[in-house]
Parts: sequence; C-alpha cells; structure tokens
Amino acid sequence: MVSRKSPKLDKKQVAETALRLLNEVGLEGLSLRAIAKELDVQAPALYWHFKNKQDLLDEMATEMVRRMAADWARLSSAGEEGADWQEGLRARMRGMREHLLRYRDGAKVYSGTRFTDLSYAEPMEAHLRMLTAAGFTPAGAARAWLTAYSYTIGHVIEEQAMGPDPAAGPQGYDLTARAERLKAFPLAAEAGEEIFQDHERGFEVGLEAVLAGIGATMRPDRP
Amino acid sequence: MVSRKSPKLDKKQVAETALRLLNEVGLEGLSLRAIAKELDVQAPALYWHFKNKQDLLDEMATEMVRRMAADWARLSSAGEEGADWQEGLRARMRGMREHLLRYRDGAKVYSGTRFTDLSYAEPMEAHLRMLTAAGFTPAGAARAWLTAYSYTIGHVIEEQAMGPDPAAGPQGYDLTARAERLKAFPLAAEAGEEIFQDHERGFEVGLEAVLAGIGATMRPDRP
DNA sequence: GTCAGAACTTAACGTCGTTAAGGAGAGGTT
DNA sequence: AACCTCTCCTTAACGACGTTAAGTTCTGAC
Repeated sequence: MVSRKSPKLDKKQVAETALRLLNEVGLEGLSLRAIAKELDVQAPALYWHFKNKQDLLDEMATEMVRRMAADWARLSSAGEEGADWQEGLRARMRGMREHLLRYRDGAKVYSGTRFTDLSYAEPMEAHLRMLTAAGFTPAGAARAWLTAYSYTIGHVIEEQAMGPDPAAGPQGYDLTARAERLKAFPLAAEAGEEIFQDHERGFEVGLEAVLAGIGATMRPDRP
Repeated sequence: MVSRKSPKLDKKQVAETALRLLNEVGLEGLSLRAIAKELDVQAPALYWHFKNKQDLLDEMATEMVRRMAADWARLSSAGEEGADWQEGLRARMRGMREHLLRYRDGAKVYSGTRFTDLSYAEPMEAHLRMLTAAGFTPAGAARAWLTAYSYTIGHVIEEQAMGPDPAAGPQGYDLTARAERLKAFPLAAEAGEEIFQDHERGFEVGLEAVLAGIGATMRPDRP
C-alpha cells in the first residue's frame, strides 16, 4: 500500500491539475471523475476540499487570476509610474487575453465565476492606482477598467467559440463556403475575413479603439 | 387519446418554449426532459427535430437573433440613412443588451453558439451597410461592429453572472461586506460601487467610450 | 386496403454530480 | 500501551442527465 504521511490533496494543487486537464478534454469533458483519476484519487475525495463542482471551477478561475497577477506584478515593478496609462491598460489586457487563450474554454471558465479568495484584490488595486495616478477619478478608473475588461472578455469568448483550439490550420472555419452561403449579403460575406482571420490583429485594433475612447470620454484632466 | 392531425412539434416552437423555460429554471436546469414535459412530449421526441442538445441551444440563439432583428429592422426602416452612425450603433447595442437581459443566462446561451440558418445575415448586412454609408471601409465596418459587439457581450455576461436575476433587491451583492473584506485595498473597495451598481448606466458610459474610440481610430473620412 | 414514411413512445445505457457511511492513519491523552 | 479524536480518503449508491435502439401510431398516396 502507498504510505500516506500527509494529505494527498490541497485546493491549489487540484485547481492546477484541473486546469491542465481542461486543455486536453475541454470544459465539456471536465468531469470530477476525470480530475480525480488524474490525481490518483476517487471522485468523492474532492468533496472534502470543495463543496461542489462550481466551487472547484471558482478555484480554477482564482488560480488563473493568480497567474495573471504574476505577469502584471512585473509591469508594476518596472517603474511604470511615469509610463502612459494607455500603455499600462494595453499591456494588462494583452496579458489577460493571452492567459485566457492558454486554456481551452478559458474565457468561459473565467467569466462568471466568483473568486474564492482575495488574490484578485492586490492586482486590481495596482490597476486602479495606475489609472488614478494618471488623472482618473476613482470611479472613472473603475469604469475604465471594466470597459476594457468587458471588451477583452467578450472578444476572447468569441475567439474560443469559433475554433476548438487556437492552433487550427485554416482557422477551423471554411470561409469560402461561408461566402457562398452569404452571396446575397455581400458586406456580411466580406466581413468574414475580418471576423474569422487573425484574431490577434483584430483584438489589437479593437483594443486601440477602446483605449482611445476611454481617453476621450473618461479622463478628467491631464490630456 | 389525443388526436394527432399534424406534427405536434417544430424547431421554432421548441426553441420558443425552451427560451420561456430558461427564464424559470436557468441554464443549469434546462434539461431536455424539462423542455419535453413543457411540450407534453417525451424527451427522445426532441431528437427527431434536433441532432443533439447543442443543436437545440443553437436554435434558441437563432430565435434570439430573429427577435433582435425585428427591433433592428424598425431602426433601418426609420430612414436612418441620414442619421449618425454612432446613433445607429448605439441603438443596436442597447437593443442587443436588452434582449440578452430578457432571458436568464441569455448572454451565455447566445455567445459561443452557431446560428442554424441565415436569419442573422440580413440584419448584419444592414448594420454594415449603415456603417459603410457613413464612410467606413467594409473591413473597417466589420471591425467596428465586432468591437462594439465584443464589449456588449462581455458586459452582459458579467452583469448576468453577478446576480441570479436582474430584479434583485439590493443588487444581490452585499457591498458593505465586500468593502470590509477589501479594506486593505481602498481603490478596489471603492470600485465596488461603480462595478456592482446601476449596470444600465455603467453600460452606457462604457458604450460611449467604445463608440468614441471607434470614431477616432477606425473611421477613414467624413469626420 | 396496403404500404411508406413521418412523428412520436417506451425502454434502456452509460455517465454525471452528489450524498451516506465507513475506514485507515496520525497525534494527543491517560 | 490502550484509547480517542480528527483528518482525509474509500466504497457504494442515488437520481438525473444526454442519448440510442426499437417499436408504435397516425397520415396520405396509390
């Protein structure tokens, strides 16, 4: 028999394993039994650490925010006090998108879950501090953050909904067949190329618009 | 026995019933057996009309877009040729948000599903025509649309994730308790009021920023 | 009156999240 | 050394789920 000196499982480790498994089987296939098997444990053992599956998903989202925070902390420590607030928001949204894309259905898991601890608080405080230092009011900083955040979440959800994985060859979508179906709607047909190709560039273009708009409508002083 | 002159079910009617049921039980509780019961039918009967549950969810999203299109058509017919493109996009995004909020987990059902027919094509063509008429290039119009669309989807997903229903009394979230937990992070604590209260106004403020940014970075001519 | 096919029913399968009950091992108390 | 207690896991089982297989009933055509 295997000697069991100390507990085999803890919340963080379960979340890490579940995130790794998520990339292999997707959100649909992420069952408690599969996670338990990966940890050499029976499924009900997970209920010692989590009150239900949603609680485990929340822990996964919290682990994701911890990893994002590690990137963001690098930005804050890089003496960004003097840096542009637009550059700060841009870098953070890019980082967030990259993290969400790192896991299959990452945006779906992340959005709409409640964090299980205060890991999100410190990085959020850093974001808001950066914005207020640039002249935003506290409420304006919160609104600016949520606006850019909403855009990013929405974009990545659409990205991940289009193809099963980000590494699909011809984007996973047959654009010429789509254009054929839509030949009565020429603009919609042509839009396919803009919508389904090069998500990276499309995200950047949209992000620039959002940042410019935030600057134009929400920043009170220091133009 | 009940006389069965003609088929009891068709795709559209099933989708309508499912959407109605969605508001009562939520996405979690929306089982095929529950939908079937609502239609006075056994669950496997649904498989005559849909190849699986995802196919039914796709039909629900398509029905949602049909209802949105009914609103949007009113805009197009209202002789908006001379109207502002910003006003056009604003009205459409508002309408989309209102429709998504009309159903529990509406944004989650809508985002990430593929439409089952071309119902979406005509309204989309109308959007893009409005934007190109205002001076956008075809690709620019598509990008502008997707940017505003991503923002709206992301915002409504967050809205619906916060409270179980839009009609929660004190917003469903205990803000003072939240502020207490976050007392070490004053900006994050204060941001709660901006983030969790008056989603309507918050959406509008963010939308104005997105529209302004689109105007500033994507429109080639006619300033 | 028979036949074909459309539109359903009944029965059942395997999997899922979850609960109940119990057992093994460590650490402390006497 | 014996006992207790608490932690952390196992085994067994429940009801509900999505889905498939097979059979039934009704409609309309010939």
